[in-house]
Amino acid sequence: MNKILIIDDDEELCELVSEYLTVEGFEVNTVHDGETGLCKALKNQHDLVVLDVMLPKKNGFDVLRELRQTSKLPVIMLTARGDDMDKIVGLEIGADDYLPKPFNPRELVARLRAILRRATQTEERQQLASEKLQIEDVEVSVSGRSAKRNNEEIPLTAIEFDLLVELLKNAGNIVKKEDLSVQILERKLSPFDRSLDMHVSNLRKKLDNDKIKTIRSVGYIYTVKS
Amino acid sequence: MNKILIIDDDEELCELVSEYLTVEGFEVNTVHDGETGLCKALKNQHDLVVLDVMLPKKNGFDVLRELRQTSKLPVIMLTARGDDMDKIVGLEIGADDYLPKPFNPRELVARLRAILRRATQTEERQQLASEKLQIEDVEVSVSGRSAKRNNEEIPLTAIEFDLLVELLKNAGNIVKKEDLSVQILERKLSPFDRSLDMHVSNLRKKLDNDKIKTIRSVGYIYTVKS
DNA sequence: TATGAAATGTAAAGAAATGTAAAAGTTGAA
DNA sequence: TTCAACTTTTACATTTCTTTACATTTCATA
Repeated sequence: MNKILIIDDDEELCELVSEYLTVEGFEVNTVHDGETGLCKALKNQHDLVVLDVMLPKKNGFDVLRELRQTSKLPVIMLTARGDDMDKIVGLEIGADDYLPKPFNPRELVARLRAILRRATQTEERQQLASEKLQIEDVEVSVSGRSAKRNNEEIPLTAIEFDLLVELLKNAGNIVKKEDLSVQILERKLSPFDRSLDMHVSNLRKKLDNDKIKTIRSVGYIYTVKS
Repeated sequence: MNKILIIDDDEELCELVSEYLTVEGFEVNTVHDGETGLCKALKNQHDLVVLDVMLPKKNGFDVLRELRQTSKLPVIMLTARGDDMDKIVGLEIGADDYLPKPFNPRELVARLRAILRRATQTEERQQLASEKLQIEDVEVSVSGRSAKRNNEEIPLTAIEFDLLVELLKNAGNIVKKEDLSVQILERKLSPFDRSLDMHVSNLRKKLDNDKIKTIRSVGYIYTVKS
């Protein structure tokens, strides 16, 4: 079942479309401003985003631009007719399709299916979280949400687990604090938010190997023997 | 070309999947009971095994357990939906992924590719010579973010480490201060910014060999015996 | 060769980021 | 509700980075 994220401040329209898409066999989430929309999209739990251009807090273009910095998630943009639509779909912005408002929900479904089909065909689904991660003596089952070191279970909290997975996925590479904050805590990193630091601290204590190193003012890295 | 071994007693399904995978560019063998499956797998002539749980002669769990005693060959398990799948992938059993039946062959391909990609990546990681820099008695692991001299760990700060890597990568060649500033401190070098000088100074002290020479008004060079 | 401006070396002070114990706030289950 | 587990915030110690200040070196030029 495909999961669609709708970002549009018109709640009535969201409701309507949401209902239609649900009947058509999609799973739908809606949010009503750009900022939370971006956060949700970055969580990578949806297959496609329907994104309105006019939005409170952060407009559709900004959302798309920031999303595209790290993600290839398919996006359909909703625009008022007459906007210079050429540029919207243009490569420089990176939307996969657009739909002028007002639109027929049937057309939305058609375009949606087309894009999803294309996406699976081109196998952009390769981001599929593969189930098991193993780096040296640490082993993680993603769906089992369990982690072991030297075959011994390490009890982790939900956040610690997500954090470990994110670090292991990028083992040997630096992961930015900003990205971790968005992906794991689901909020933008603000200057005096020390929560992430605490989780790293606690995770380090539990892992009790010396693998997570700090890159000051950038982020963390799960180091691997070379 | 990747070789896949399918162990499943449903011959019709095997045929179907086999055909699909062949089209997708895999080479496929199928067997229909656990015992011969295990034998084939142990011969180490495949890159990945697709293993059904329900099997005649020897069930999937047993096959996997015995296989794991000597082999790390990647395995995807096929299970009836609703089985406690957590445990199936569970670390104690050692499958790399699972797929509930009935499944979409496209998803099988996606997961298969994901696992194979991971497998090659870890292989590559172990072969990547560029991950390790060695100049005479100084040895650096980039992914491990650690540096040794005469096999003894040198504790470096993040910036000192980056600096050393940059110098070693260009050992025997001059590295400009401007470039170092941009690459390591992520800012343009301004006339009275002495930060870089300090880091060089500190790094020299820690390395305690006389390798980093100054090229006045240009930059630095990590010297090597000729 | 002597001179002085410019560049470098580095100790030490100051600023910023991080580590972490402990307090405070949240959440979910019984 | 109450409790326990978890998350976030607070507060302070520590580490790392930058700036300052001054000594030293380099090198073009007189």
